[in-house]
Amino acid sequence: MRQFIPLCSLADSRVAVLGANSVGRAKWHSDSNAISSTPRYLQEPATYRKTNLATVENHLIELLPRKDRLRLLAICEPVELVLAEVLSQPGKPTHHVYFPTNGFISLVALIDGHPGLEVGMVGREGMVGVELALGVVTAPLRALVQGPGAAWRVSTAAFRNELAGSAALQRSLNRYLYVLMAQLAAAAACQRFHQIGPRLARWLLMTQDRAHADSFRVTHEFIAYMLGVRRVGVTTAAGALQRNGLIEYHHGNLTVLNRSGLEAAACGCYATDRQAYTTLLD
Amino acid sequence: MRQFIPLCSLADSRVAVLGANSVGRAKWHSDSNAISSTPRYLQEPATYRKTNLATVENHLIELLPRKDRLRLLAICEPVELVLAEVLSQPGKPTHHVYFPTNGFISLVALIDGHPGLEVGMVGREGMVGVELALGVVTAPLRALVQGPGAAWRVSTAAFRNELAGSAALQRSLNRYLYVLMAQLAAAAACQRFHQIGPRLARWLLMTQDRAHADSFRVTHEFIAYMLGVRRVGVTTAAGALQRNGLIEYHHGNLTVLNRSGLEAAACGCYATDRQAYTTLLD
DNA sequence: TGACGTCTGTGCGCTGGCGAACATAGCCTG
DNA sequence: CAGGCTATGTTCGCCAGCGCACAGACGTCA
Repeated sequence: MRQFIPLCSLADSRVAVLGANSVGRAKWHSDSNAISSTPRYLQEPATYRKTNLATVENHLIELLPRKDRLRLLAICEPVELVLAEVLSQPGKPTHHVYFPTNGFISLVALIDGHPGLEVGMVGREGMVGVELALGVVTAPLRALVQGPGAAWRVSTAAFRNELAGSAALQRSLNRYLYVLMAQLAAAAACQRFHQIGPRLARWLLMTQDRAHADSFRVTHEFIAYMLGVRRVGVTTAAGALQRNGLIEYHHGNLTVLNRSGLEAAACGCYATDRQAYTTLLD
Repeated sequence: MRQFIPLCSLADSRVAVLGANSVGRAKWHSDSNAISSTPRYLQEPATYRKTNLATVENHLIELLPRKDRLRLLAICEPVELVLAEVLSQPGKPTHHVYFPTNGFISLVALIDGHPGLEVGMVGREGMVGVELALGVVTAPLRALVQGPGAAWRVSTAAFRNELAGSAALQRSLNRYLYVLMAQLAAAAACQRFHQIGPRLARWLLMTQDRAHADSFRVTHEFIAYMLGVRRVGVTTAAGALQRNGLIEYHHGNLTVLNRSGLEAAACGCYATDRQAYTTLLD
């Protein structure tokens, strides 16, 4: 439960601010060798083609014209994304926006007293806090660090200021907003029509994409929270995937063994989602 | 099934263009006295306070400063919204945007071969085709006329042109986009955690709000399609509401008898949604 | 090494919603 | 007014996922 408890209690929302040279490596769980064993740059050409700007490593920033990019980076500070950290809460003001570089984040919808449901994922291809691009400073969703790593952080004031002066940034965020909206709508439908097995496979693929590794730390309990199902349901489905040799896991450490097999097991939403990102975010 | 079939076949996407004086009254099903028996303006002060601009009757337009509003209206043409008409299809280019005045529209997410799931509703408070505000000309969802009536229509080219020149319009649409995103996220969670009964009650309230009437034409079959459940499930849930004296229906004609009772029966998502509209769209 | 906490596996009985099928009743049209 | 279509009501078997509970396996730390 170490991972799980902080997700529900909105406790420690601390962010470790690092020197620029320490960006890109999480300390949390660094005792485990799970993270970033095999970077998948080559396997995912569409997504990682542009990583020549190695110091930036966030697609939204990379795609900006040089001038705008440098101006934005000038107001960015590198921060560590700590596992289970909560970057935003629905209804609360947005204090910072985040452009993940290595870590990734789950967007969770909360209603009533219900446990929550993941409706989107943000990795290197996106950002947390896009609502500022719509002129709204209230976060609509809970943003939860699911993969530890690093991000560029900008204060709300500085970001709004920069946004006002950069048409390229506006265009970029607008595209991203569109993709995010499509993802939200798809989440609802996927949720409704697809069973746990395919949804689990999809989730694992999405996570793998954003973790840039075949292995990552995650428990059945946590996945259940994200998918909005019982832990037991995940155990059953994951067991089936493991028996088929698609994945392997031990005590919160999960490895994807057969990616294409997993893609076959996943619901079509994975491909759709992927498609949306590649076509719209160049 | 008269209502239902055209929803699935993407057939007749015709739009009747009317003279300005015929705006505001649907011909379809005008044989029935179901529509607009008791306008609810007084019961919903928050939503209809601003209806002094009776010729406009779309909140997004009404809230624009006079100059921008007139410029936008100059490129609008009045059209009739015909029941079951499909205004947009996912993946297809957006040819027009619509600002409903009397009618209203369901936004439906489609995946795989599945029947579809309503993820949002657009009435007088919103518009169809907001994706243009994000610089994207591809519709993300199916937009389906659910309540016949009228709307202002603008061609994509003219609208983009106007948008580029009107900061007020941009601001307005951005706000609306935010609300829509919140609605999409909520749809996913509601879908997951709430049972048919409360969801049905919520849906009826949302429909009633946008129909501006206590009675409207709708079948169990259609509701089932919107909620993503079986028709039988709706029949059961609706039967319960009817036995409790909250609603009444005969052959596709449904009447809300006890609105506050229905609000009590609905899931909290209704209130949340409503809240979002009133706080963000002034 | 032992004890404790975490993670995973397995077993109940239960139920909300599914799929299919059929029955009735109102409306519309010829 | 008869026939056909549409809308609603009801039933039956079925199953995915639920809630609960408990047991074993692994890791960590004193």
